[in-house]
Amino acid sequence: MDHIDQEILQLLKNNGRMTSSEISRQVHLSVPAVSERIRKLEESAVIDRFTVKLNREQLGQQLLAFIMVQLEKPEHVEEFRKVILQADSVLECHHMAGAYDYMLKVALSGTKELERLISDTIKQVPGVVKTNTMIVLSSMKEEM
Amino acid sequence: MDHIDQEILQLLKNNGRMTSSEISRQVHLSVPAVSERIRKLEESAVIDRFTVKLNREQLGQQLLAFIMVQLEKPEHVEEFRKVILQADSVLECHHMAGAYDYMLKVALSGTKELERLISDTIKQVPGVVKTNTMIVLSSMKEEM
DNA sequence: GCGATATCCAGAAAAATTCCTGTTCTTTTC
DNA sequence: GAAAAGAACAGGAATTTTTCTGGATATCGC
Repeated sequence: MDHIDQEILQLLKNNGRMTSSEISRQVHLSVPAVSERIRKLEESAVIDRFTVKLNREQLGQQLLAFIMVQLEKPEHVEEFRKVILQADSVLECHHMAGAYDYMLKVALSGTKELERLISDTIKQVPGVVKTNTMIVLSSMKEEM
Repeated sequence: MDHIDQEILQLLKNNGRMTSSEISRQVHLSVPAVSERIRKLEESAVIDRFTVKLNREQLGQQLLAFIMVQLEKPEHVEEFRKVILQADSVLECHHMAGAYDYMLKVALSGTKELERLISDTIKQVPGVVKTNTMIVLSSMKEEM
C-alpha cells in the first residue's frame, strides 16, 4: 500500500470502470503493473468490491431517514436480523452503543411507505420496544 | 427501465466491473444492446457513477460512529459545510429534521482520532453548540 | 555478498469494446 | 387499418483493452 496504490484507489473511487490503460497513463506505470496492483488490492481485501452507485431519486426513493431501534433482549436479535436483511428499503443496520441498540438507514418513496415499514415491519418484530425516526432533509456529503 | 434494466443494475451492484459480454450472456441480449442500455442508464442519471467499495478496517479505520450536531443559526452553515467537505473521515453529512440539525457518519482509526475530530474540528466551527456521538459496535448490513 | 522474492516493462495472443449496417418491432399518424 | 417514423436489436469488422508470457531490475533477509 504505497502512494501509487492510493492514487489508483482514488481514481477508482471516482470511476470504478476506469480502464487499467487509462490508470496507467495517470500514474505513469505500465498496464500490467497497474492490473497486478488492482488484483492484489482485491486479493488483500482492501478493495471489498466494485459496484455502482445508483440515484435513489431516479428510482422513486425520495425519502431518506434514520431509525433508531431499542431491542428489549438479545434473544430477539436473530429474528430482527432476518427481517432487516430481507427489507430492501433498509440500506444499513448498525449495532450501537448507547441508549438505542440499532441504527437503521432507510430509503423509501415517502411517508406512507415509511409508516408501513415502522408499523408493519419493524415494530412487528418481538422485542422491539421503542423506535425513534429522524428524517433527512438533504445530504451535503455521501460517500462510502 | 424494464425488468432487463433492473437485472443489469442488480448484476452491476454485485460486480461493477462485470463486462458487457458477461452481462449479455446472463440477460440473453447481444453485447451492443447491453452497452447501449448501460449508456442510457448513465445518461438518465439512474446510474450515478461506478465506484469501488473499500474495506475500512484494512485501511486503518476500525471505528465507525454517528455524530449529531446542533447548529445555532443558519448563518454558520457555509463555514460548517466547508469544514465537513474537507474532513476525509466524514463519510456522510445529512441535514436533518428534528432536535439536531446534522447527522454525520464518520470512520476513524480510534477514539483518539474521534476526540480530535469532535474537539478540534467540529466544535471549532462557530455556531456548533451541541453534539451527540453514537459509537457503532458492528454493522449487519451496509449497502449504498 | 548472494540467493529469493517482488515489481516492473515490453511484446504477443486473447478477449472485450466500439462502431457500423441492416433488420425487426413498436409506435405514431393519417 | 396501413404506411411512415423511430427505437431496439443482432451480426460483423476495426479498435482498444486485457491477459499472458519472458526477462530485467531492485529489495530484503541471511
